[in-house]
Amino acid sequence: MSAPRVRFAPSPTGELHIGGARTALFNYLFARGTGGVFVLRIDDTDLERSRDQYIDKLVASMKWLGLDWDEGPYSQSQRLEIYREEAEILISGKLAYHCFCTTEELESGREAAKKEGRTFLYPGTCRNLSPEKREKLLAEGQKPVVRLLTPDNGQTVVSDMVRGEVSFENSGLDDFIIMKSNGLPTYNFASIIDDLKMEITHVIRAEEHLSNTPRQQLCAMALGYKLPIFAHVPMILAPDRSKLSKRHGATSVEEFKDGGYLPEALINYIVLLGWSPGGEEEEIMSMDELAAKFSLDKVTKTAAIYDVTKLTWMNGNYIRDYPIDQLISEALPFYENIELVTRPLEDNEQAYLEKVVETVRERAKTLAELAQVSTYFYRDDYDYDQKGAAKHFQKEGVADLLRQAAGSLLKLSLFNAEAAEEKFNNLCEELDISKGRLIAPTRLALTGRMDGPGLFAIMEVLGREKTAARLFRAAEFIETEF
RNA sequence: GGCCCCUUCGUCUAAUCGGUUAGGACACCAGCCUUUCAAGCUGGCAACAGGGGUUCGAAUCCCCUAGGGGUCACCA
Repeated sequence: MSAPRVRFAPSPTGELHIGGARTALFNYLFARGTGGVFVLRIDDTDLERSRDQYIDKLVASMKWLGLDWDEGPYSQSQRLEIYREEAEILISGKLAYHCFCTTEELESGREAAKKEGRTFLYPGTCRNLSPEKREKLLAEGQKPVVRLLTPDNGQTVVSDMVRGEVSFENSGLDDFIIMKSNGLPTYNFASIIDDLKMEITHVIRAEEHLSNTPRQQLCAMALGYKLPIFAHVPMILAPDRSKLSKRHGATSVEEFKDGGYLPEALINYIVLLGWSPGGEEEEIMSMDELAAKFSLDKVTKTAAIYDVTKLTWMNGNYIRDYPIDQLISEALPFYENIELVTRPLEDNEQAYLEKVVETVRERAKTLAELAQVSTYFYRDDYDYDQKGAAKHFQKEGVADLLRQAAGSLLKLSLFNAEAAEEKFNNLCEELDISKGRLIAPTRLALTGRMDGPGLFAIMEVLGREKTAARLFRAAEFIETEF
């Protein structure tokens, strides 16, 4: 058997959202896992709605996610001749025909049907137009559409890897349009023609296309092609079970990127929507592991509701384990955003950022949060947490205690976390107070907060001078403003 | 409305061809660890949409009902 060929064929009418990304991912994994070829195709036959800017964004999002394709991107708008040729073959074989019915005529037919409570199906008005009549209308300059001649009875059975055999009554299918009057193919026609011409072996796409598949299959059969294997994967729904849209918050890949999510985390999260490695298998998986494990027979039939909570947990996981250099380069824009750093970074700034990131990474779930919790490493203008101050700055002799701590830290010849901690331990022993008594107000003085990384790790990053200065400043604050 | 698909904890899901105390993950709660917060570890809460069949035995097979989704355009 020759290598599988799959494709991802979005239309450039909006940003890549997680549903599309998941479909692309499944195709990608299937190709990588089977030694197949992954084709990217832009289904842009709708000139009205297609925008080049979306193609750029789509390509950028795919690359960011790590979904590299082997062929393409092909654009349907550059393949128009192919669809016209195929349509001609159908027409000359009497398997398709020109239809001159106007939009108005069809519309009134639809309304009449609606009144009677039935569905409108194109009645085949132009099926048996005489050649003379047809030539006459053409000579008058009328622009016809091309309709596929479909069987009136029997059924069309779609064989689907996810759903099994799905059968459709042909009586419910009318002679649908394959070429519009402007000479452009309709989606159903262009899509299947391309799948056929590009020798796509497996059409893996969202379930919303299942109902259209019999139409596409009919086109393929009329032209005598061998059908690809279909696999309609479940859709991804918003938390309220409706189709994903803007009002559901972030749904596009770009928005997740801007929100501080890592591509590996997004990939890992969406792959679990509609597929699972099964049983009690580990859920954190790299792209390579996914490619090795992925298979279409483990794809679920049920639509999944997307919920950002688990994605966020997973992102935190990746932030913790990411290679530091990569984490920094991904995080840098977020540090810039809240004006903690300015690019390009000097070597010492880079080194400092690395230390900062190492000490805070364990408690951030997004890159935005990572930058946020790094603030006090870059700025002195923070306020003291009110509750914390009330609790720890109010105790008797705190100001002196902080000064004393600062003084002894300044005496250290080697200033690092270990040495600072030892110093604090000694000081507490000398003064006969509990460690917490000293540590709590010190933390507040150094960061303004009551949570955060280990205190001595913070000191080491801040350095001796800054640590001492902040302790003195807090002592001053307690005596004067508090 | 016609047609098509789907229905297991709040969410994502597992349960080889019918036999499980219906498993895991996130979230939540509790405990442990700890200088705080996280992380980590341990434990807990929590589901087979409903109703009929078939069967010794059904989450699993069949039918009906309900609910959700998709699709029926000269959109993709």
